[in-house]
Amino acid sequence: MSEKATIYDIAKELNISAATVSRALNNNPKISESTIKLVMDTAAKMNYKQNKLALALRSGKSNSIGVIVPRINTNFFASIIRGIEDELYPHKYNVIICQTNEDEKRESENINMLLNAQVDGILMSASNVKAENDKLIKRVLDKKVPLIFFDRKKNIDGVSSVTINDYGAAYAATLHLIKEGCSKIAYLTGDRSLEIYENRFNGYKQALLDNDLVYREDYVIQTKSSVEAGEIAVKQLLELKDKPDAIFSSSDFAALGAIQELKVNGINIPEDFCVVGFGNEPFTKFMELSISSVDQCTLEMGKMAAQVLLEQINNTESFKIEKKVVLNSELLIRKSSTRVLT
Amino acid sequence: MSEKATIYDIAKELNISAATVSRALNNNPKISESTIKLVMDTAAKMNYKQNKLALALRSGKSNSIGVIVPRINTNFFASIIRGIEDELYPHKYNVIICQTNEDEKRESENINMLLNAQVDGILMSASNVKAENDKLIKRVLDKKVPLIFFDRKKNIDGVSSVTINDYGAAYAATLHLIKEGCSKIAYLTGDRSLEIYENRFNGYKQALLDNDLVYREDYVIQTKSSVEAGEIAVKQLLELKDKPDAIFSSSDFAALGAIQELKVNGINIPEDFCVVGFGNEPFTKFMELSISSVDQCTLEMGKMAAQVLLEQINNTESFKIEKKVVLNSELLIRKSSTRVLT
DNA sequence: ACAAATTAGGCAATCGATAGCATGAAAATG
DNA sequence: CATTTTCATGCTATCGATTGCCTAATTTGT
Repeated sequence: MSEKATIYDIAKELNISAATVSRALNNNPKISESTIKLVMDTAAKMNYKQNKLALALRSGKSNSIGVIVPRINTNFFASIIRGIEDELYPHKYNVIICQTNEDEKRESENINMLLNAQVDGILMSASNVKAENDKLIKRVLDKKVPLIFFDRKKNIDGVSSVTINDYGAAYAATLHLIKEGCSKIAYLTGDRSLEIYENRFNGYKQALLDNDLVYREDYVIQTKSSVEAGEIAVKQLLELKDKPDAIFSSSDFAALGAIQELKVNGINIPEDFCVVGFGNEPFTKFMELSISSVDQCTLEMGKMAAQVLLEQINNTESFKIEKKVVLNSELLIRKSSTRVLT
Repeated sequence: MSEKATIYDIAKELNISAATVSRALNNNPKISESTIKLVMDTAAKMNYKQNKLALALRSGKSNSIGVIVPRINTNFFASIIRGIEDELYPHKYNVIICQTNEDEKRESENINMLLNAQVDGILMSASNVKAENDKLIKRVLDKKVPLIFFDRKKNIDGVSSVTINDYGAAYAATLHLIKEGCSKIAYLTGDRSLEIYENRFNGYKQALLDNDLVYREDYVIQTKSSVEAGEIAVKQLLELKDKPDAIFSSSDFAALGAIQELKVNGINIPEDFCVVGFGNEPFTKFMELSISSVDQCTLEMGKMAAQVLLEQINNTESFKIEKKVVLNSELLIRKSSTRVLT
């Protein structure tokens, strides 16, 4: 009784053909009202559920979308995925999640897995910029499987992407620090071979130059996105002869580590030293000394990426669309960079 | 060239039958070495990728697992999903994520969607305990689709689950507060119709009783899991004639709100008041006044849930296995509840 | 050298749903 | 009343991979 019922079971039950059952279930006008009702009722009674796999095989559309991210257990990616899911759910798409752990090999495995699963599209945040997987990505495009990058994009011809305006956000954050009276602003950066970090760096640098401040290479430190990395960076900065009076960090975690290390050294924040992070991680708001940060509008990014993907999937024109969406991120000014006016 | 190649394309290319191609690709011993090599090479050359959909339809195994959670953009669920993915990845299973937003209706839609997608199993954290979806869940079991609950389980006969020992953890947390010298311990609880919260409540109460402390109903406040809810709860508690000297909160967020409100009222933590949370959210560690909390071993829970599911999927015996796995959670003692010994 | 046994591979059905074409019967038309 | 339409279904192929059963060719045994 309880095993899965198929249209053949219904057909047998009613002594009609499976084709008729199929048409009836799809409200095909060629089928009489009475038969449709009969089939519908019987289907309900037998607890029939359409087998999407069969449908997918026949139609060539699996109705599922693959999402590739470095990891899902960070607020950043989890929120983006949330946005993606929210956007795709009404369109009846399933979301298949894959993690790469920043591993190029795993990334390619994931891509292949998704292709094998016949996904209708792929959303991905690249693990790194080495060109190793570019050939594979080209193959994806060859197979006409729509692919959209978000956040960590690669510049590949014909591939759409959704990012935030990293340059502008970094410029705004730096400018904010300058306006608060900081003139020796250090910058903690991620791997600049990734476009997003390069853009942020450029925004930071340009803001300095536009305000007649010196750009100093020894104020720029590459760190991982971790609390420890932030601590180490500060130690290094405090060893300089000419110590900075502010830090703009491209990672909230590094910003937090920096703040902790600054406190250890008896430096008062924000009076003597200002800090701005990037990412608007939940904890930046919760800290007693709340941390200024750039919001990356993750939900929005996820939704937008999904929208662009859907557009591409539904695009029947012969020409391909290439969209580079850049979202406006917002600088959230909190205690760590707000000097009390005297 | 670039469109997907099938075994028929390979067969045509080599003037052999598709069956032979299939067997060759699967290293079937009935096929000669030379043919196998020929087929393999041609497949590689033509960039052949097995169509998992066709395979799934034929075999009745989709090789994908559905995961249903209230939402994914919280550390708790994101980490569990991470654990699930880590465990399933080596077994070549895809993970399909669904969110319910705590909505019963959406939950049932998700279950149906997953059944239609022919998932090989479902992992879920129930949205609430109302019995509305129980009938649906029974249907899932009828269809022989393995289902495992994690964290927010429902007690349904024959259904396995993975949880932490909420009772023991709450008992330990309360005991810890008692040992720190607190005697008037308030408790912030979630909806007690959910088993996990009921268990925690019982652990809390029993720890009081075992240590000759009075259990007072006005010390137990039901809150949502949010910072604001914690603030409100503290306001309420401070209005009592006999004010508490500690709070055990079943939510880290509420614990944070509580701490903030206590500070507003000039109460020193941990000297005059101790606080312990639940969940080990990242921010509890990062705060300057770090918050003691119960770790819910989320990664472990996800992995274990996946393992139990795999066992069930691979169980060919006629009898069904019912496993109730209870993981040991750990109380992490931090500043918010550590009194300096004098 | 002939029967038996092995080898290597082909044929066709199957998984479940759909859709083009065909068909029998009823209804409409002249 | 004969004929053309229309209507409601049925038949069958298809999507791609797998597999039970069958067969032609080669090898082994005696």
